[in-house]
Amino acid sequence: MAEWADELAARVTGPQVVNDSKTPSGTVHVGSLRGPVILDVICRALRAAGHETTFLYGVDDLDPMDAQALLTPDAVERSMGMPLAHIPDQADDGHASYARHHAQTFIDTFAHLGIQPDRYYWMSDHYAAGDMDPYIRRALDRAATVREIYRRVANVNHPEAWHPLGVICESCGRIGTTIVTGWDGERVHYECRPDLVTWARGCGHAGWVSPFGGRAKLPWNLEWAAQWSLFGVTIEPCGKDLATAGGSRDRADAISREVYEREPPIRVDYEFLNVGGRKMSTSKGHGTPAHKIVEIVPSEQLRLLFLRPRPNHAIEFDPDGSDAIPRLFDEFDRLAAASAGKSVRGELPPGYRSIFRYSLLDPAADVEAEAARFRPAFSHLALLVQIPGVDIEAHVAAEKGSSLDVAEEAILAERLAAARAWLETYAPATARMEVRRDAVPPEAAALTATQRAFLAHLAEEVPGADAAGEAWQAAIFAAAAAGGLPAGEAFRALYLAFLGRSSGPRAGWLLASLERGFVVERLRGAASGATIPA
RNA sequence: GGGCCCGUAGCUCAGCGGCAGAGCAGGGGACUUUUAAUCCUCGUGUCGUGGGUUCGAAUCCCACCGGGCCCUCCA
Repeated sequence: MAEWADELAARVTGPQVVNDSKTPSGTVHVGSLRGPVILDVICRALRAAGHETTFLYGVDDLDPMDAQALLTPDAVERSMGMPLAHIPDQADDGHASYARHHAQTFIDTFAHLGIQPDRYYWMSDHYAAGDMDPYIRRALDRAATVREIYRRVANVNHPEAWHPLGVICESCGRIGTTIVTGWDGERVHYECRPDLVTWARGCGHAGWVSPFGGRAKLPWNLEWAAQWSLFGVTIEPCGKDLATAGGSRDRADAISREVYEREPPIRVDYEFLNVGGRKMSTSKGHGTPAHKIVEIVPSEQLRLLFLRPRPNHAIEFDPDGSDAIPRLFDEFDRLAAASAGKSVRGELPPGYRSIFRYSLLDPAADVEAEAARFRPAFSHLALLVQIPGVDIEAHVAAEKGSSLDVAEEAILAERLAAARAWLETYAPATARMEVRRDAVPPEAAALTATQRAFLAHLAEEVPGADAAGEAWQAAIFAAAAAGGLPAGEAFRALYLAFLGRSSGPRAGWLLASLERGFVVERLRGAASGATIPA
């Protein structure tokens, strides 16, 4: 399977306009970032293939507010059903409207992931400027065709009087509660009905009004098709919620062909991200809170997670108590190494170079230089970060063989933060280590007589008060040799005595980080088989 | 009721008409000082089930079973 985005880029000819849009309702969860990443990767692939490409992202800010939970209690009665662009910002942080505030949150999130559309457009602006007027007029003129399309494609029966338009009520300002029942070529007749929808209550006003210049808005399916014509969109991905048979995208395709007489853009349907085999959900106890993943998985690894599988494959991602996150880092590092021309074990995925390149935050990055950077293994950092008193940067530099450059220091800092966050949240118990300070761990009962003798011997031969890790390490090997104990057995004994497990971090440095008195007591306690507090 | 995705090694997945593969985990080994590092080594698994097409099927077609999701108001 060749890389899906490069395949798409090889299939098209001429300049391309890639588009998507989103309602700024206030919810941005990790799963909803797959679409934007796919869009961005398509644009990068098109440009890499030499196509002139425009990346547009729309804010559907004239859509009605329909999520009660996202409003402050006093705003519910007043604002439900109003265009998002007309609702005051709930947070007092200087945005002109609810829509602007929440659009900012996803624009910021996109930027964080290296997604940079050439232009964001606001539908409220285009309606106000009259750009949508020709499309509104045509939709009204062909209302019968639209109703027929709804019947045929979506099995939705609108009454004969229904027209495809939502008027912003002149009396109460709501758009979600109005229905247009007449069109005379210049004005529409509309009613703001109290019971049109369950989630908002119309005021009962009715009248004739011009639908142009921002006073009305097309329903979503028509608006979508109108956007394609207005902007000349050639490629537009869509999530499975819209891509389902008879769903929003099928209706928009039919409307584009039969009402606006334009072939719809190329579809790229994509599946969602499932966490633990379940739909992304922040409210259910099962699964994983979405926003936490963003805090733990840095941008480039998150991009990799989304762009690696073909879009029509659902992504299963279960970071809780698993090694899913360390593996994501490992895979990224492996792709980097391979892209740098280093030999890696095993097979590489087809198009691995593209996968790495498109995972990078900066589209203009020097891929060779990025690939060649030294990246400490995530799981190794997750270990080091748990040992007190370790100079991690020095350790990592030693691993690299030379000091870190500025970019590598930044990578290290990012990974350390990620490792700490991971250990606090998703890491399985086996990844966490803790010195058992209270008492000799019960697991130490498994120590052999030879191992106990080794511990007792070491207690007598501890290095000086200010001994560093190396001195301790030397003492360990000396004590092991003195008792005829293989080094591996000696280390196992220490880990059991201090950590209650058979493996651990470099023992010399671990012991050096603890108080000398405690170490001696513990060595003696474990050697004697005592399990009372040391 | 309609639609989509998945079912291949313990886990995550690649392969999508030509001898079943990788990573991770796991087993074994090496290493008198990086001991959760590094290096070497180990893979027969009803490719979900049953049919069909084919010289040849994990791969294409049909049916079925299992897991998950989406839509059937609006966006």
